[in-house]
Amino acid sequence: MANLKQIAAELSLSVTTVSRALKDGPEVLPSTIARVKEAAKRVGYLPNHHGRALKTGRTQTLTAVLPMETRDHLSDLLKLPLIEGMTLAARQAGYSLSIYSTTPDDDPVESVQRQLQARSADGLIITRLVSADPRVKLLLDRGMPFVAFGRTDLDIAYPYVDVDNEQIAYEATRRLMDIGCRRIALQLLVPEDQTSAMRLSGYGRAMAEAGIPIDQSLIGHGMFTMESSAGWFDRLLASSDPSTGLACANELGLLGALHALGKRGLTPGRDVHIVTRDSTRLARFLPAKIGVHFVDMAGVGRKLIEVLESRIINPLGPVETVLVQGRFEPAE
Amino acid sequence: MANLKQIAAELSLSVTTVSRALKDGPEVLPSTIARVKEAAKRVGYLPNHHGRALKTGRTQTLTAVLPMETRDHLSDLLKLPLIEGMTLAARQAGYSLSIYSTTPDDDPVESVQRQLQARSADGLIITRLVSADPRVKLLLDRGMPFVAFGRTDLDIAYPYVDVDNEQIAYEATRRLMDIGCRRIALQLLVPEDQTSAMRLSGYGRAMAEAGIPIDQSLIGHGMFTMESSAGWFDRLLASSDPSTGLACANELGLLGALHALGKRGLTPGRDVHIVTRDSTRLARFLPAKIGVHFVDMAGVGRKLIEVLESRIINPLGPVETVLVQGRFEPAE
DNA sequence: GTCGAATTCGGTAACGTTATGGCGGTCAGC
DNA sequence: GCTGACCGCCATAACGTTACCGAATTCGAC
Repeated sequence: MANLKQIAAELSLSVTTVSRALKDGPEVLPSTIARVKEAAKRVGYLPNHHGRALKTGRTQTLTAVLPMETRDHLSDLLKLPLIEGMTLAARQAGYSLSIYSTTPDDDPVESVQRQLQARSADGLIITRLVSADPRVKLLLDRGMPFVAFGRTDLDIAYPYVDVDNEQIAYEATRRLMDIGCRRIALQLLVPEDQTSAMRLSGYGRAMAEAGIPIDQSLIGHGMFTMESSAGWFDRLLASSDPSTGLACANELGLLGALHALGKRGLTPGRDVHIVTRDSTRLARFLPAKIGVHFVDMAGVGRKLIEVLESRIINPLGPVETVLVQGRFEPAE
Repeated sequence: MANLKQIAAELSLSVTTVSRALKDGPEVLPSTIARVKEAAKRVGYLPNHHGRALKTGRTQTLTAVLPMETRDHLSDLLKLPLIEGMTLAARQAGYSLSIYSTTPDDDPVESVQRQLQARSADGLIITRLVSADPRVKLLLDRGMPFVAFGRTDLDIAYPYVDVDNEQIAYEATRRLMDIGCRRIALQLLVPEDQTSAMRLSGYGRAMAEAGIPIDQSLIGHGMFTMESSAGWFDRLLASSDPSTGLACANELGLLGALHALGKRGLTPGRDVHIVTRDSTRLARFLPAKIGVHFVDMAGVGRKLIEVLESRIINPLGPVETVLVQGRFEPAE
């Protein structure tokens, strides 16, 4: 309801002066600024978002392109603290966060293109990067400020925030070795995902340091559902030389593994040692001894907004990249 | 980049005609419409959101005001499928969904007031209603289209979508009775929450039907963290006359109860029968026999958008209210 | 006393869109 | 052949904001 024109009329000022006064323009008398601000507060003035956006070209909104699992909501557990972190940080920075959900049917590149054409956001957050992700080049070419959650293997500098999956997998493997495990199983997610490559690399590094040859049968791919994790680990336990240590990909993989253990009457922390990634504290809530790499996803969300904001403010500035570490919390 | 003016210049038409042609205006020659649409497609035209919003007053965005738990992300598990359902349904209806996160420090009424003044959304989704929620009256008075997730005890008609917690608690209690339980424990969340009142009512109805007097010591309040749930249930199990059946409030309460059981070496489904609400399928992933009331939160999210949309289209139409049922899935 | 600079404000135009009134031209009806 | 209706299109204005240029006043400096 309330707009600049009303305030201007009430104070017998021009719309221009009111506009300037509200942003502490140096060309306005301090006493006038005070009068304008008082009147604005009294009538409950809030700037019209669209008028400003139309004029300045800036919208004060950020859009996060998030793939949604329509089948299995549990697999995206870590997305909730991520959303929380992003929304709160965005609000604090004066932006509103819009969530653009994509289904598995949606083409990721087309989704980004739509956002580009609609130009309704000042910046974009893209997630789940794949190898040689075409979206990175597209956004760089168009000059659209963005930040990626995750990395890709392109020879271009671009801003990203990622979890140091290599180091986490390395530490998890080392941890299991320290307890005495030698046959250590590793869960990986989608093969083409960069995350899995990183985890495999960290696992390999630890194994090489200990001089243990890698047994491909101990490495499980596609562990992104409870069922696949349970089935895979059950087969592993049934083999002639089962594993004594397991590094889980996430909470879901952990639940599957526990399921397989329970079926055979085995106890985690005694028969098999388990280390997992956890962002929701789910592992801590389970009645089982499990080592946890806690990854602060809300912090990742805040970092994403922070990097994106500095990108918007200074598009030609240095490209920021952030690598978030996990914090290990032993089983007991 | 591309706007109406460019298309108009290219085709030697007026901006008005181009605008009308793109929405199949009856005053435009069909052949002209075809020419305009072809040109629009060729240059990749997408209407400028803010220009349109400024002119029409409609923004094509919906805002969901969501409280975020900054301490304990797991307690909000069910919010993820809710967000998924809302974002996808909003996108399909031609709206974009903006998420306005509030912290426990934020005043809920002030948050809504801000949204009202900013008038950057065509409709609002409010959640976690309290008794005599002042936001309902505020939004009705201001004529802002909205829909509530949850109910309040006001004598005003307003659009809402809610889970039938009364019926779910009733069925859960009945179910436990059918198995043979008589001392049935009930978990409740925040006392002032309408959800808890409903659950208590359903529980009481089932107990009354069976002629079992209600033992207040079996009713646990404030079960919104794993720790409180575990502590409460542990004390219950330690009492001289422990409960043999438990109706959990949600996934988190379930995890706490399982924790307490595990500590005492008791087995769910044998020593104590458990029924819980579940929207994430977490209970199904646990290696324990647990009866589940599945509540389709993604469906709730879609319904919310649906109701809100019809509210926006026809603000004076009948007030829609939706009560979503749970689907019971027995332990085995 | 004059001039230039600084200070403080106002008017105008523009961002991209749509609503509105109007303007030629065609065509049927009498 | 004239009137009126209608068709297809255009020009203008407006939504609320800000950028830009200009205007009026004051003040110090020479």
